[in-house]
Formats: sequence, structure tokens, C-alpha cells
Amino acid sequence: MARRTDHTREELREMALEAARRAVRREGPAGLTARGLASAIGYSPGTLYNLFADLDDLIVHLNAATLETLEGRLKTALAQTASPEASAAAMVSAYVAFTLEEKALWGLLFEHRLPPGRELPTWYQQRIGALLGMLEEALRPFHPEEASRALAARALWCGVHGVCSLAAGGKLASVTDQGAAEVSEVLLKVFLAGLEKTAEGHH
Amino acid sequence: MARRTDHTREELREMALEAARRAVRREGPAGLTARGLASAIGYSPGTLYNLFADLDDLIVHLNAATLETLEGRLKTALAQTASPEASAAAMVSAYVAFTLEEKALWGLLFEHRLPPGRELPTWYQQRIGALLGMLEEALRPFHPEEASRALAARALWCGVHGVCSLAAGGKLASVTDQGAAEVSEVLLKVFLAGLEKTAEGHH
DNA sequence: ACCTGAACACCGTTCAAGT
DNA sequence: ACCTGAACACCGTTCAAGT
Repeated sequence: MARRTDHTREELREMALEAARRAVRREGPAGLTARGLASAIGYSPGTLYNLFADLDDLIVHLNAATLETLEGRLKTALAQTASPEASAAAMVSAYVAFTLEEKALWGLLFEHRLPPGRELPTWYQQRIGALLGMLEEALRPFHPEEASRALAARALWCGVHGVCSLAAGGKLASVTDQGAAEVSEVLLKVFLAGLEKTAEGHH
Repeated sequence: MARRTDHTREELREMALEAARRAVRREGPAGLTARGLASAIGYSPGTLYNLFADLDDLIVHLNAATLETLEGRLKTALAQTASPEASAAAMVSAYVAFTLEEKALWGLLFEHRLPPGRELPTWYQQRIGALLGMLEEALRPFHPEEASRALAARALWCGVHGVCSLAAGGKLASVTDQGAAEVSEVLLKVFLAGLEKTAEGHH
């Protein structure tokens, strides 16, 4: 039975994304199925393919929303930080906290692999670039030299990503008995100390 | 037609694992299917379940072999290193090289999530522990203090893991135009500098 | 003892047919 | 214009029946 008046196309897309979010939170990525989503929003499987190209397309849009939430958390964390020196620590700790809170959604965001030959949309990469820009800025007090700061920020972000990746996958416990917050704090502290030492060398 | 004389049970298991390796290398984790594997070794799907409990069990055994290869590479890299100071760099670079060479198998090893409630075998964790022990030893020149060296080694390994995870998933390019070798080198160098600075502080 | 292959309960995706 | 639901081509896994 056609119900085209019940919901606008945009409402339907939101409903599908919310159902997907719930499924991933509850059962992990494997719980996200076209048939399950369709039944969760009260439509037939075919309707999903009217809203999204396919499941991968739906996942990309779900990931966009997750990325937006993550951006918001990081901005809030930065805004509540008084000293510039504490900015990097605040960002890292907000990032790790978000990962632990939303293990499955975070995993979908950063570990979902598109089928070969399919590219991530450009806005996706731009948003990640914006996040990295924030971290780069936060590293300014520790690494004044413009030229190499970008690479340093990116290396640090990759490192924190590794801690989060292991934590989200439940594998951090095979590495250490410390939690993600502690490990990332050590990584950050030692890295920042290293940046300062390098900076001294340039004086 | 039963062919119980053609191959021993152990041979069959090896054949299945080799077919799985080939499938993962060529098509990624999604290419690893019970039906495909069975046909690749010339047996029916049911036979696979005589050799392994299920696909997850097969994957765990495939990962064990991958881990063994990785261990070998790291030991070789260490053996060819003259100075203790260069050991950590040699290990990191061998680790990254292996990841880039075997992106898909590496991804299966470190990013395959077992269904909830299922644990990794203990020998799995012991082997990872051994690798971490090697890295910990390599950090000795940079971080003489026994107590916190273990955590430092683990934090560094998580960091390098992050670079590898992004590189293996094809996502490092959205972060930086540098390759995994360059990023991990920066991460290592800054981290080691940070360790030395911390050590000086303790004198 | 080992192996088969049909069977069961699922998938993602498409598309003619309906409203 | 939108939605359905059957259909197609796949899955993982089990298990009675064969050798």
C-alpha cells in the first residue's frame, strides 16, 4: 500500500538513518541490513533503494552525521579550554571519549571499507581536513614551525586513531591493561614533549 | 564422491587456509566465502565444517599464520640491525612494510571483529604480547626507566597501528599526502625524542 | 570416518505491477 | 510519483543420506 503522503522523502531518509544508527549500536555493522531497516521504518525493502543508491550510500550518509556529531564534540571541548597549551589534550580526550561512547558508529565511520573502485565523497575528506586543521592549530604552542606542523598533527592524529581503533574493536585489552584514555594520554604527552625538544633544537 | 584418501585432514586444512589467503588478497574479506573456499579446494561446503567450526574459526587460524609471518619479519629486521638505537626504527619500518604488502591480510588480522561473546584464543594474545615485548626491549636505550617502559612501548605500538590501519583501509590519503612510511617515521622520531626528554627530566 | 548436496534461514538488489 | 513484493543470485550452516 502506497503511503506517499505519510512522510516526505527527507523524513524517510532520516527515519532510515535513525533505524540504521539503532541497529549498528545494538548489533554492530552486521546488524545493518536492508530488509531489517525497511521493516523498522514500516516500508518494503524496495523503498530503501528509492531513498539511497544502496547500503554503502546509506552508510556514507550515516557516517556524515556521525562525523558532524564528532566535530561538535571537539569544538565544544576546545571552547571550554582556557589555555592554548591544553587544547590538544582537550581534543584528544574528547575524541577518545566519543569513540568509547559510540564504539560501533565510530568503527563504521573510520573502518568501513567501500567496495574497490568507489571513492569517498569530497565533502567527507574536507570535513576530516577541518578536524585535522583544528588539531594542527592546537599544536602551535608546541611546534611553532609552520612547515612541518601539518605533518606532525597528522602523525599524532593517526596515533590517537590507532588507540581508538583498538579500543573500539575490543582489542586494546590484548595490548595493555590500561584504558584508551590512559594510553592516548601517554602517547600525547610523549609526543608533545618530543615536539618541544625538536623545537628547542631549531633555536 | 568421498575422497578421504586424497588428502589428510591437515592437508585439507592447509589447502583451505591457502585458498582463503588467496581470496582475501584478491577480493578483500568479503571474498572469503564458505562456498567459494569449498569449490576452490574441490570439496563441498559441508566439508569445510568438518575442518573448522565455522568461518570465524577459519579466520582465526588464517590470522595465526599471518601473525607468524609478521613475527618472522620483525625478527629478521631486528637481526639485521647493528645498533640498539636503530632497533625501534627497524621494527616500525618492517611492520609498516608488511602492512603495505599484505593490506588485506593485515586488516583481517587486526580489524576482524569476532561475534559478541566470542573470545580470542589465549595463544593469540600471547603472540601479540611477545611482539610488544620486542618493541619494549627496543625502547630501552630511549627510556631506561623500567616501570613505565611497557606502557610507552604499547602507546607507540597503538600509534603505529593507527597509521597502518588508515593505510590498509586506503584512508591515509584523506589525512595526508605522505605515505605510511613517512608518517610512521615522524610519529616514531617525535615519540623517541619525547621519551629522551622525559628521561632527562628524571636525572 | 568422511563427504555430499539438498535444505533452511537468511542476505542485497531489481523491477514489473499496482495505486 | 511512489511503493510493493516477488524474483534473482547470492550467503553461512546443518544434517540425513550415501560411500
